This record gives sequence, structure tokens and C-alpha cells, in this order.
Amino acid sequence: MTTIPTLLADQLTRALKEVFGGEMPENSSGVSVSAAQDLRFGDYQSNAAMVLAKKVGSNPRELATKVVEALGDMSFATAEIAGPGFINFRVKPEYYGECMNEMLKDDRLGVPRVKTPKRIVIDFSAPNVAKPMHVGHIRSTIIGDTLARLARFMGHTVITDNHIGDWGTQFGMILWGWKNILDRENLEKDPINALLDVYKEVNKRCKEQPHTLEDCKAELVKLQGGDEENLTIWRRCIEVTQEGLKKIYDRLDIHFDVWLGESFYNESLPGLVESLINSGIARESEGAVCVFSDGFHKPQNDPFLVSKDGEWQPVPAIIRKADGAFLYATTDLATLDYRIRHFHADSIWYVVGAPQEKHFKQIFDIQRMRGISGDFRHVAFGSILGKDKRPFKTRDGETVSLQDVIDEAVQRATRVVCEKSPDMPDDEKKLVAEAVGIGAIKFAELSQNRLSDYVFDWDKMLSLSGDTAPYLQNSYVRIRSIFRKLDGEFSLPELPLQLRDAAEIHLARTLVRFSEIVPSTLDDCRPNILAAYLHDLARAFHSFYEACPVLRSDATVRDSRLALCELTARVLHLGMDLLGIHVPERM
RNA sequence: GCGCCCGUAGCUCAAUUGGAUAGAGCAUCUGACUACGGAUCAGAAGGUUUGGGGUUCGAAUCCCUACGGGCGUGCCA
Repeated sequence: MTTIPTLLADQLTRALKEVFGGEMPENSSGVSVSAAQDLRFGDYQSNAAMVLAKKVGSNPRELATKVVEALGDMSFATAEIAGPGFINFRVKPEYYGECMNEMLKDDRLGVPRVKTPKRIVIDFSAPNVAKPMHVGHIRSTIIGDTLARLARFMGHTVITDNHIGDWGTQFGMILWGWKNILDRENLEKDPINALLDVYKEVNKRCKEQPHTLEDCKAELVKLQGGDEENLTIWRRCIEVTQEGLKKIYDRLDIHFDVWLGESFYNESLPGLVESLINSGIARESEGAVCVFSDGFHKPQNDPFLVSKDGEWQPVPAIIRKADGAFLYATTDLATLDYRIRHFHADSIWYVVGAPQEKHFKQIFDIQRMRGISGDFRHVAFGSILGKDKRPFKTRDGETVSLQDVIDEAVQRATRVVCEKSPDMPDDEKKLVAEAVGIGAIKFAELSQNRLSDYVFDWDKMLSLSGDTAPYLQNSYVRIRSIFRKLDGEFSLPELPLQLRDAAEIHLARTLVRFSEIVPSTLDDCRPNILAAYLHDLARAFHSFYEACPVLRSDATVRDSRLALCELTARVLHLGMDLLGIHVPERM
């Protein structure tokens, strides 16, 4: 199935060649066919005449006139000139009708597969051991999962990796706390929070009593030195943490192919540092081993330089501290190596907050220095802010755990379900409340531009009306209800759908766009494009639903409308699947 | 100090990466229930896109500048 913009672009190229005597003008890269922003301008528009007019020294509207003449009679659309020289296209309703039939026959609903599938490792979520996930993990977890679903659907091979923080300085405190203040009973009941309590308490004591801090450091040194008792405790901590985390991930329907935490790379770190020294990329400085700029980039673009008092000062990536310990830059390099060698990844995506931009630029640049190429991406996202517009920091007592957010969302959804559908069986109520509550959290996250900061707000994140997941789910449920009430079987129509009412045409127009939206969502890893589309689609359906009776219509009209309903349900379902949002049959 | 990001309706966010009269949701106001599920629909109101200059057919978007906020800036992750 060819998308409409592709068809139009082909026609446009043909017409332009005709106007310019057989060849496209040089450098016509700015020419595009895109969906019109406003329906008054038709369905699609092109800026071709405005972009090219200047290059060939002509007037945009004159050029546009010639192009429209050359376009002639297109079977599926009409073209006209508007404004400063836009060429606007209107797709004929009959053609939309044909598209509907094509889509109904296609499992992928018109979405093409990528031509060159890649092997992509996606690194996301990455919580720390002994610390429960908090709101700060929402973005990485939900965005990463959606990107994995989208990439798989497009035909890539995807490996999702939870790079948990299972090795670090926090273990000194946890080990000391485990031995001295751990509540064993609580550990059985709620392991993650038991460990968190320990961590908080030790943290407090360390601030008050310097000797406790010293004891903690000693425990850490013993662990790193291979002390058997500490290693056993450490392994147990990872175990209970993973068990706790998996419960939450299951509830979110988010799954990882592998869990390769920081500790997995411990043994490869010394050799990695040595090889970087031997190859001349890293050298000792002030006792530490560092990578400095190799002068490849202009100073402004060099991640290893910063301007200070008018001079460019080095900002090295430290890969071994003066005391011999390794850092996260070292681990990340080892992780990259492993992913390339073991998974044969040609693309690696890190779904990590924007503040770490410089870190990833350095890591990726070190790969370049080593001569290792690949499509490495930092899929950054903005910070979650508090109501005061300051970063939502996890100070003591102010942490909102992800668990709490989910519980609160499902509770709110449960209240609404009980109110709206009192007769529903209890176990179904429970399922619906999970789908609605968790869907609301996911959709709230995914409908925002990932790069912008946002204010964490219970009411917004858990809202069940307006531009939210339940709005989409409700449109699906309404469709399913129509089919439950249908007398007899529904069979897909052979003839093109008859679209007459404005609401029908608009619904069809929106449905067709699904095939354009899904790939473009992955172009720049922006799930909000798909989220916004699904909201548009649900809105188009609700309008159609109010304006066009389905079951009470005459035979041919009824069949067309039923087909539109069926297709809408499929697109909504697939679209929400890609966002990781469950879709109930009733709610 | 310097670098990067940001400032859009009362509030929370969009804007197909330079396209036409800047769009949604919430809140406010007016309508639509003898209901294919009202978790809905139709509509109104709300804007000098922080201020000022520039680039061009065309700017929220690019450049300069002022103000305001966030992040980063050598041994945390």
C-alpha cells in the first residue's frame, strides 16, 4: 500500500520535471508534501513553488500555476493554488473509500516495514539496587518501552537491556546497615522498602557520626576486595531488588530481554583502561586516568573542552580514579563494547535524562577515537519538576515512589469504574481499573514532548477525562459495544466504502494517516506524535459517532459505517499496543 | 565566569523541525440525554509566543541583545 504523500510526491515530481523541461532543478531538497495543518487548505500541501521559485528566478504563484496545470487530472486528488504559492491537495472521498478497503485487508493497517532492519539495543529504566523506583524513573521506563515496541513493529531486531545500578558507593552503607540495623521481618514482607529504610537510616547516621561513614567505606572496600560475606549480602540485595522490580514491570507490562547491570562489566574494566592507555587515547593526569580531546572537533563542539576566561580548558572523561576505582564512564564504555560484540548491535539507544548529554557525547566520542563506528544515540528527556518549578529532587520524605503512583492511579480508576459500571463482575472491574489507571500514567507521559521538562502533578497524570488514555479506551469500547449489538455477522465489504457525511470523510482521512504517523514517530524517537494522533483519531470517531447513526442506518450506509468502526477499532488497538496501553472491551 | 536547554491562553502542555488566521486538555460560560455507552458531542471566551532588534516570500522555531529559570562545567551515577 502506497501512502498518499508518496503518491502526491510522485505526481509532483513528474509535474515539476515537465515544467522544468525534463529535469528537477538543482538542490530541490526543501520541497516537501505534508499533511495540511488546517482542513480549509485541503488534506495535503506542498511548498514546492515557493522553494523553487527563488532558485529559478520566478514568481511563486506563477510557478505554482504551471505546476498545477502539469499535474492535470489526478485520479485520486485535486490540486489548487493558495496563499503565497502553496499547492494544496484535496483527496477525493472515493479514494479514501478505496483506502479503507485496502487497510481492512492489511494486518499492518498500511504501515510499511523499514527497508533495512537493524539490530538495536535499547537501554532504559535502569533503577538502582536497594532503592525503589520513583517518579524520576517514569520517563525512561515508559518512553524506552514504547520505543522498543515501535522499533520491533517497524521490523527491527530489538534487545531491551535493564542496566541496573548494582555496583556503587551506596553499597558501603547498605552492607553496614544490613549487618547492624536491618529489620529481618520487614525484609521478608517488603524487601525493597526494607532496604530503602536501611539506606535512609544509614545515610542519616553517616551525616551525624563520621565514624559510621568510615565503617561504611571499609565495608565497601571489603566488598570490592572480594570478601565472601559481603559478596553474599550483595547478591542477596540484587536478588530481592529484582524480585520487587519485576512485580512492578509485570504490572506495567514492560519486559526486558536482559538485565546486565553495572557489576556485569567489573572484570573487563581494568583491561579496558589498559588498552585505552596503550593505544594512546587515555593518559594519567593528577593521579587519575583520563581521556582528553584529540582535537578532532572544533572547540565549540568538543565535549572534552570548556571555555573558561576566554581560554579552552580541558574537561577530561575520567575512566580510573586516583584511588584506582572505576567510574560510570568506564562501565559505559565496557557496556558499549559488549553490546557491539555480543549482540552485534549496529544501533544503541540510551533513554537517559538530558543532564547527562555531555557524558554520552564523551563516551560516543571515545568510541570514535577507538575507530568503533555505530549509530549511538542518547534519547534524552527533560526533568520532572515540582510545583515550585524546581527539579523534583528525591530529598528525604519527598520521594514519590513509582509504586505509589501506580496504586493511586488504579485506586482512582477503580472508583470511576464502580460508579460507571456497577454491574460489572469484580474481577473484570479490577482488570479495567488497571488498564485505565496505568494507561493514564503512560499516556500522560507519552503525550508530552520528551525533551521538555514537566511539572509533576497528581491530578494531571491521573486524570481520566480530556486528552487521556481513558478517552481513547472509551472510543474503542463504544465500537465494541456496537458490534455486540449487531444482529448477525459483519463481513468486510468488497466494494469501496461510501463516504458522504463530513464526519465519515474526516474519520477516513484520519485513519489513512496512521501509516504515515507510525514511521515518523520513530524518526526522532518522539512517541508524542503517535499519542497526539491517537487523540485526534478518537476525537474524529466520537464526532462521527454523534453525527452518524450506525445500526439504525440503511443497508449500504450501515455497512460502510460498520467498516469504518471496525477499522477505527483496529487502529486504536494497534496504536495503543505500540504505546504499551491496554485496551479493555468494556469499561 | 563559560557552555547547553528553556520562557507559548488563568493552569498544564502541543505545534509535522522555516509554512498560511499559533492548537489541545483542565478551569469558565452556552447548548445537546424517548442514550448504537454522557468516561460523550456542538459551540463561546481566552494570545503582541518574556521584552527589543535582525535574516526572508514567510519566524514560536534561525541570528544578535536584555531579562527570567533550569542543567552542566576533573575524580557521584
